[in-house]
Amino acid sequence: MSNIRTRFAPSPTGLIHVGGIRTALYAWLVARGQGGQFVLRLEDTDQKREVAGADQHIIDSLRALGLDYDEGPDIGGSFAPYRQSERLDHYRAWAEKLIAAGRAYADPYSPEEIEQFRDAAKRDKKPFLYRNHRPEDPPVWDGQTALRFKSDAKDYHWHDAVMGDLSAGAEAIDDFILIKSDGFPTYNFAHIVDDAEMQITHVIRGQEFIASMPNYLNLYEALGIERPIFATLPHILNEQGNKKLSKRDGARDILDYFRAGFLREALVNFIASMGWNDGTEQEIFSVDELIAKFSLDRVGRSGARFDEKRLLWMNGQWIKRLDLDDLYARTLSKNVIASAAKQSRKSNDELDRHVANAPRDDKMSNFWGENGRKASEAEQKKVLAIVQDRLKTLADLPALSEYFFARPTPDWSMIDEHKQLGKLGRDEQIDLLGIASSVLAKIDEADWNEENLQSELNNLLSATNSKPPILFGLIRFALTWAPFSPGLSETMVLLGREETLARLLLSLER
RNA sequence: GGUCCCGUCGUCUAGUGGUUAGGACAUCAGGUUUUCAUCCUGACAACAGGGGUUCGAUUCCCCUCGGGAUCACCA
Repeated sequence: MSNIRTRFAPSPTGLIHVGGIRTALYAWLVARGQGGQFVLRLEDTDQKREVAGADQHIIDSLRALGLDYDEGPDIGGSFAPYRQSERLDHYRAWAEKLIAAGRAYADPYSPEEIEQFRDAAKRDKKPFLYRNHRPEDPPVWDGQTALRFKSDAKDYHWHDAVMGDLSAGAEAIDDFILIKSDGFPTYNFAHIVDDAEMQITHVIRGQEFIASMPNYLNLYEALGIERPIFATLPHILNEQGNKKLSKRDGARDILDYFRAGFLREALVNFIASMGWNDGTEQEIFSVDELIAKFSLDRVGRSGARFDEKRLLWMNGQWIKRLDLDDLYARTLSKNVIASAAKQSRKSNDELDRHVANAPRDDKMSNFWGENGRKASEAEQKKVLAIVQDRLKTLADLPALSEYFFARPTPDWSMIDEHKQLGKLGRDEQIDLLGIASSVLAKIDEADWNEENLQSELNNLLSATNSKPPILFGLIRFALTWAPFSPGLSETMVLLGREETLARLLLSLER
């Protein structure tokens, strides 16, 4: 097979969300899976909609997810530039060819006139087609007005790697604008020129473009460009499932998920599996497995909803799978750009500068809590090792670890509101804790290990004639005052004899 | 409205002209005589509807219904 080249071509008009990310991910997987190249191209042809910083945001998001590209606006490449606003001469040259061939003409109408045509068509309940008003003898195009494509309306049948065989009638074809009066090309024109010049083999994009396909096919022919392989992805719907995820309805910034303690592996796994699976019952895929197994023909044709609960589960799965040192490294920085830069295959000066200049906010710089972050690496790792299985996101870390680093403030409402402990009278609670306290105090420092503690706790159970949920629940609260925590004896060992006993005594002073 | 796409548990999905329609998330119930969380086991739960074709349709065809996209000098 010839060299595979895919691209991600967003417009820098705001936040990039999961829908866009999935498109990028699939394109990246196709390229990586077949030893091809993945290209980032910025489609910044609409000056009015451009948002400052959006291009950097796109770059940061791709880096954070590890979707490295071989060519792009910040790293260059054989087909540079990769910003459409810097390629106006290319579009101009192709436009001249079309004019010379009689396939493009200057639009002689004012916007008001076109609006009138449109209204008239609406009144007659007929679809509006600009080509019905095509001027007999258009003026010579001077670059000051819009340039329109002179279409050749006809039926089309084509194949889509995801959607299968598609077709549309001639009424889907019209004389669309190639170059706007401001001199910038439209997407419709620019992307075809760029894909051809950049030798893109697979055009992977969202469903919103499917209706324009006949126009594109028509233009490929007029331009004499061979069409690439098309792959049209269904949309990712919002949680209600009633419309496509869009920037307007609060779709989250993908980088927010990193800030919220989600792992790159989980995000990639989850996003890939919305619309794709390998036909087996496997749910958890590493990035390498995805690269090896992904194929466009197993992408589904119906839209998927974004189910955050499933993502949360998947993130917990990935946290469990990480080895301790790796997980530890990730708890240290919320600066996802920095950590992404470390793992990306190419170095990137612009990115490195960006990271170096990023503001440092100590409170936000890692996932540890106020006290945990002051602890030594050795202490942090010990704690991390025993809470690892309980983390759903890295952001859960403080709730699960702070009580190891500083004595928690007793919060008796946790016990009072507990469905079983709450039923106990206050005296009974204190009695039990008192007995536990005195029994445990008899254990020597030398015998303060998990095994001993476990058997002592078991003895305590029969001595007090109480049930595990009652006795151990009470002790657990007295030691941690946290909604959940690791096993009791583990916790007691890590806390140490002295601190454990001190906290128990403290709890007796209710 | 025109054009186009889609339609399996609540959600993500597998699947076939003959299956007990499978898995996962979520939910619920048990269990791991150490709690909570994890984990394990189990339960609940789907082929949108109607016509065909066929010995037999969830699967193939048509219609209806439902959902979505698009009809810009936005991408």
